Amino acid sequence: MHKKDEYMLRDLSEVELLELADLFKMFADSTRIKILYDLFDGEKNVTEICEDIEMNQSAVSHQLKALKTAKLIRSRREGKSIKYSLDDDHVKTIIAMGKEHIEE
Amino acid sequence: MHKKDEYMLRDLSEVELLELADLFKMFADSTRIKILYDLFDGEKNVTEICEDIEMNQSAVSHQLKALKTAKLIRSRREGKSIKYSLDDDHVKTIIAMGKEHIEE
DNA sequence: TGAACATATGATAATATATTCATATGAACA
DNA sequence: TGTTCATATGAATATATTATCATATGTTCA
Repeated sequence: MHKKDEYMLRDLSEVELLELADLFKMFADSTRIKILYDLFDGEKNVTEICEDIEMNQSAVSHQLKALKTAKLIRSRREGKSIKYSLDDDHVKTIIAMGKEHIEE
Repeated sequence: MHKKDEYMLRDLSEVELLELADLFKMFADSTRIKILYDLFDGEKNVTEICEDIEMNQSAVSHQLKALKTAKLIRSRREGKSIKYSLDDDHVKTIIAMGKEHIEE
């Protein structure tokens, strides 16, 4: 059960476990889920996202940063605004799985 | 974008969004992920889980309760001990998806 | 260049969450 | 029945997280 004094559960190391938990934290907040789900439609800028999910700009920007750090979304500048989009196909799958679970 | 004054993002209601976030909260803590991952092997009692993940009994019991409330695990008594097991196939899929994401 | 717009960020306060400790509950068996 | 083993639970503390406010940064265009 151990490898070089580091906790390990089968093929999942302690580090990977923490990374997994951090990843799922991104889905563990309704504001962030709203943002991710909103981006299912495709690329949107911050203002659009704020309007869609009815949250203020600062809160949204903070969460966008968290999602970007987690590599779930990416951004690019277009003129004055910044366009955000999903950066990983797993996002849709993970949310879909969660949706199936709660619908049972 | 609205339905009877209730926030709605396409086919996902505000209530469902909160349920989704609550579900993913279960995966957003390394102790709980360890427990879930430990149960990939099959049914285990509390003492075994504590040993496997190297956490004290009280902490594990508290988290088992949370996971059970979320319907991710189930339990049955067998003599003096209580056996826990996964209660949903989505658990494995969700963790697998997360694992793929962090491995990229 | 400077005004207007879009987004990001730091600090703070409010809230939520996890672990620990002490103790309770419940089953088994001598 | 009462002692032991296994698990659950309540309270308290410590820590993490989120939204808000104020302000900073960066872009466009007159």
